[in-house]
Amino acid sequence: MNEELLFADVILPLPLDYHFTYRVPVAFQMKIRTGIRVIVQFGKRKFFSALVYKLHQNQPTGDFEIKDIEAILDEEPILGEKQLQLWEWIANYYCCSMGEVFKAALPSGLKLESQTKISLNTETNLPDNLSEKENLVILLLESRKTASVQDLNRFLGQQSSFAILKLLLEKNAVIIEEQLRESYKPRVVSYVRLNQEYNSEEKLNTVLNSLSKAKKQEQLLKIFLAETMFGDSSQTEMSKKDLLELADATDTALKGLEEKHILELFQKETGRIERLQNDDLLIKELTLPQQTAYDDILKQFEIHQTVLLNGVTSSGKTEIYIRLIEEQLKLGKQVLYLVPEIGLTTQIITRLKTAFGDLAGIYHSKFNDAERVEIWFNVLNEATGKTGQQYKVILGARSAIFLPFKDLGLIIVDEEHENSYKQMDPAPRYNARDMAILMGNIHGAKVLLGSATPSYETYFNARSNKYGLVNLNERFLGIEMPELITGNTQEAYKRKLMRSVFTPELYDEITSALANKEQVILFQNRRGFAPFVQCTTCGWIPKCKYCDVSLTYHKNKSSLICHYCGNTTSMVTKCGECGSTEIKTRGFGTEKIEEEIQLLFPEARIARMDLDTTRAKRAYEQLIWKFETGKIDILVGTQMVTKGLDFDHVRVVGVLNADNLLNYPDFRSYERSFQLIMQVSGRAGRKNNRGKVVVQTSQPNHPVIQDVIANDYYRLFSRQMAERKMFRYPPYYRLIKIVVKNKNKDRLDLAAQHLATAFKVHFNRNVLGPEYPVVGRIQMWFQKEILIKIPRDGKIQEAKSKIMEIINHTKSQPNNSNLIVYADVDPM
DNA sequence: AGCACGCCGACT
DNA sequence: GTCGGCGTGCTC
Repeated sequence: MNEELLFADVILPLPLDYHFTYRVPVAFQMKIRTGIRVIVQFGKRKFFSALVYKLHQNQPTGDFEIKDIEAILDEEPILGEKQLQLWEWIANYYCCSMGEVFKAALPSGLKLESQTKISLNTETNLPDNLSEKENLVILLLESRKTASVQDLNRFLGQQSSFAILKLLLEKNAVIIEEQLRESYKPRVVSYVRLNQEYNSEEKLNTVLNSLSKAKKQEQLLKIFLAETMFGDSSQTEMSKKDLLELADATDTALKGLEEKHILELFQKETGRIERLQNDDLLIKELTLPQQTAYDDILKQFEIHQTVLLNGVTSSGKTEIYIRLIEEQLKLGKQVLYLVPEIGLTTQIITRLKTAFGDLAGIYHSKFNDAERVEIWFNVLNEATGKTGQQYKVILGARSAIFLPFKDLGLIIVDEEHENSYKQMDPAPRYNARDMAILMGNIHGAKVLLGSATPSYETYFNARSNKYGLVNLNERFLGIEMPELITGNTQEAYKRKLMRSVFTPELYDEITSALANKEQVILFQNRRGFAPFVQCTTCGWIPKCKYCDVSLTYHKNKSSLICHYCGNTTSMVTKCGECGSTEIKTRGFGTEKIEEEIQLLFPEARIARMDLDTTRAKRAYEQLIWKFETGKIDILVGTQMVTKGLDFDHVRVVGVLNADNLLNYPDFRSYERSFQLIMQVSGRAGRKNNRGKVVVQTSQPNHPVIQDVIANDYYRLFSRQMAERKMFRYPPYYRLIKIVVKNKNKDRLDLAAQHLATAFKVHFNRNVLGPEYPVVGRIQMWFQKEILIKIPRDGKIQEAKSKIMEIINHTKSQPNNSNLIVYADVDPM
């Protein structure tokens, strides 16, 4: 091999479809590997950390200068072959660049872009052979600890300081560090273990006898032994802190034992993520229905890679997952446990930690970066076989699919129907549930999808035997399914029976629940006080300046807020058209309901759970805790109250307005309405008292409402399937949504029309639109959508290339440079 | 995505 | 006369 000639194709964190090739300087040729990060110059002045994608010796041809790789950031690859395989697949399937996947996949601490932090190397003395400029840099760093490349550029008054930086690096005077690794110091904890020499009972007895004079030491050792090998746990070590606490001993006693070489102290790295003790790991016994389902799942896994566990709410799916995870851990495999963003509640985390202790890690986009990088390396090192405490089970939201797993045995996707598995914006617009199934293929792992109300795509696949199907229809501890009734709002209005926003049916249920000291959950899919306000004289409605939506009235802030861009103005007192002061609120949101209940039930303790009340850091947990411990009688909330909370004392659930769910203009609106109402209903029901759900609607005879009342998932499913087949929607067809945005309405209209016309040449009647979405303008950007239905005939790749070709062609047209066009594959 | 380059209007 | 607006093209 000619050592002089080595090139690296790298992935840059940019939405560019092409590869960029850099020369690998001889000095780096031994170190460079696929999957490590390097620093490269891109364009005239920008530096990026890029990922080495492919190494080869083919000199690129073309009229451009091939730049050198500037620096190498990692000694070991930060991900494996399987991750790159996933990235390629995502870029291809979801029509985006590898760079965009790169951006989404790595925690921000691992992608520095030009944010590289430079600081003085404090571990060595300053070399004395520094040039003037180098000394200047040192001076700067001494005065401010860290600087970025841009800081250096500014300070030295030159375009690129990289050459100087390189020299300083070679002289060991500075460290460029991902800010993070530098600031990240592993937490160490002192542990105690028995000296190897005393590994037999006989020897231990001798030792214990010899300690008869040192009472404290004897006591300490006895406790240690009871907690480890002689206790029922198989541990051989325990933390110093725990031991001293348990034995009520001091450092001196332990030191004595250490000096006699009976016990040994050692340091152990530990995660900084909060965790429970390993002492009482708890795997609960499965109930009979759970056990049957568990056995069934194992049986199905023999023939299917993917299995759907269709289990009603409160059937204890989590316990089944835990057993399956345990099984995988015994085989030495890794497990990924995906939950929807909002489902990552303390309840699940605690349960997993009680079952698996330190083996379980949590990965979540809202964790701070140090924690995310810590988990990343933890999973990675486990894969490369380094020592240290390792997570075998990762509980995470959708981005956890990107972690550098090497040997996954099982992927669980809980609440698989949740749309937060789909990333909407920015690219890659991937669905983590679907990617989990793909990962199952890559890793040879089993995939378990769990839901009480599966998405129709999944259920269709299960019915058609593509996935295994396991049903679990019994609720935990024999709790009955709640009884569902409707409250007819239209009739109640007519007969003047409405009590504020409550039908007599719901009002009576709340009254009786409160009388019996039972809890109530009220669900309304709108936050704020009123979705809009209106002038009673001329009908004027205040709208957002930047978006095409009415402004929502928030009473306790006394303001009008746009729920799309957040723009806030104070509440109007005078009509903007006619000057009248007769402004009325219209419709109702959670805030208004909260106020109305307080008036109707002044004794009740009421709380509201929506985006506005859970913004503070631990507000969500606190609300849940207050509700669980009975400090709240009535909880009013949006979607949030429908997710994964297992409350024990809820007797009544009220859906305040099912109409606005049903009337949403989307082919999935019935499926969603059913799911949503079923999810909230699942919150109702306690051990000895059957729960009750009141669904308020103006159309109680609506077929979907009837299916909800009958709790007939399948009836609605099969009717919807017939419709979807007829109108060529998923799961029979694939959808690709083309979104076009521009600040200029006329240009947008023109471009969207052009696009649609071009698409129609290839896909003719399978092209819908262009049309304005529900909100046609957000933050001054007008947008239109085109929907393309693609038959499932295996020619999807061809169709996508055609679509991307048309998009790229349209973008390259004159005057279209600031047009945004993207494809959303499998939109939700 | 950024960012430099280049070509036309209202300003110290 | 120039500053700065956006529209266009390029990045190994």
